[in-house]
Amino acid sequence: MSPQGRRNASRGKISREAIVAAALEVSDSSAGLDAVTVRSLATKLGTGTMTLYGYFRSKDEILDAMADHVMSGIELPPVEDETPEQALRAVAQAFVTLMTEHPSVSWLLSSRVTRSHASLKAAMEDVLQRLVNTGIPPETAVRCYGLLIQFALGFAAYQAPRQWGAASGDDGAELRRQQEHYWAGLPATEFPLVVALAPQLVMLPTEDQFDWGVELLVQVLARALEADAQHS
Amino acid sequence: MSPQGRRNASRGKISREAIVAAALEVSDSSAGLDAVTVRSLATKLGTGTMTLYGYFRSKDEILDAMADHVMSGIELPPVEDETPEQALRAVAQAFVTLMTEHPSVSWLLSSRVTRSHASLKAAMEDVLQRLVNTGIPPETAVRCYGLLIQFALGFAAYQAPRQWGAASGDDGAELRRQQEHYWAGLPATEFPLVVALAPQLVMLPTEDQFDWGVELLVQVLARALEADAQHS
DNA sequence: GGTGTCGTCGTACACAGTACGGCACAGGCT
DNA sequence: AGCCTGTGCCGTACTGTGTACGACGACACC
Repeated sequence: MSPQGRRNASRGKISREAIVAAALEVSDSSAGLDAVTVRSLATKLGTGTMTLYGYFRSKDEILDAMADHVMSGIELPPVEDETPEQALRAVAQAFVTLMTEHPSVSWLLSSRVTRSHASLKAAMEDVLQRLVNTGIPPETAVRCYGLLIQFALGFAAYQAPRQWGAASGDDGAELRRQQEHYWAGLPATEFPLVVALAPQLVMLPTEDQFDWGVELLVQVLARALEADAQHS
Repeated sequence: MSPQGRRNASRGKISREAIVAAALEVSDSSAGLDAVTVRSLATKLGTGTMTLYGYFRSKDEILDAMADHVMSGIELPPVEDETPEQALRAVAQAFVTLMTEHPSVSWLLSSRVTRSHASLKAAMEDVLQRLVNTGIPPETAVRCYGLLIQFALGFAAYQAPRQWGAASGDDGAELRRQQEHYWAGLPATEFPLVVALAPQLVMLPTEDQFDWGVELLVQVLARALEADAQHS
């Protein structure tokens, strides 16, 4: 029988959930995803290494479970009578919140196709439903869904690495300062724009920029929807 | 002295460029980035493992060099008298071309801040120049630059994993078919939208979808630019 | 010929994921 | 009671990774 079928915790305090929680705790710390090691998880849980393989078939399955857990945690506050714009904004915000809360996990989200029913329902079905409920035609809703996920993914991918390596609490400010200094110090004859725009460039992976992009997307999607509505 | 300072190729046929080329060749094959191993590169080049450390301080430096090489290869066909829309389109296309040509390397591009002058010039300075040349205000050009890079990054991140694991030449079509089948087979009561929209969902990470997104972005950026122009 | 210096690489070590098999202990049987 | 079998636990060990150390050989110069 598959490992999942075992009665969980006959007497032990460890479980699938505990393992995933430990893994998320490690990866969300400054150490990052690389620190998620079968051995490190085992010691963190106070068990032997191979014990974990009683709950997961491989480390990859643990990573899958992490992605699933994070995905399932997506939160869309329920409302009624939303306009398409409001729904799009809410969905975009939900995605990016997800990814900034677990920065290192965003790699996983993109590289793993969602498999569990829980995360599938939360991250696809419910989100699509939310969009369709506002009157967006289903086919268009799918496109919007893809666009927003892609946008959030890109944001996470662009932002996350610039946070790593900074002491926690830094919020990446120190790293940004160093980066700005580096850019500003380039030869101005060869890099006139980079030198001049260094302050703006380092601000790219911030939430302000993200909001700016979301607003743009929402506007343009809304406009596309109106255009579609004319045709039908 | 640093390894880079050595006269390259006193008599050996191997060089920094050869190593990077081999690494790209491996990672672009179906094996993916995981197959880029110090040992695999060494055997591919017909040398000993440690020879590579005469050219790079660490494997990480090799990955940096790969990212730099790919970034430097960005191609923006020179034109004059472009409209902002045309420039934005060209830049977006250039970015995504880059990432689809080296799908697995797109991970690297996001996680590594550009360091070499060559890639900095090609991927930042020149791109920004291109945008500014069309009359876009520099600060806005930076925002557009970030948005486009982020968008391309998200596209690559969303598309790439769905190509891995497929035999080369498949172009991911077989994988897509399987995914569609899986989605379509879900319980329709719980996943009505996913089941109904399975065909559209699997088409999300395609270039058509990307073009759709680019057009949307370009239009809205252009409109935002016009609005800005009114104010000044 | 001696004596660097420099590119090459064989060996070895720490750490990764994980296969194998033994351990302890539960519960149901006789 | 005594046993037996299933089931979680995990010590050990194997393969594969990145890389430090130091030996080896080829050339340049005195």
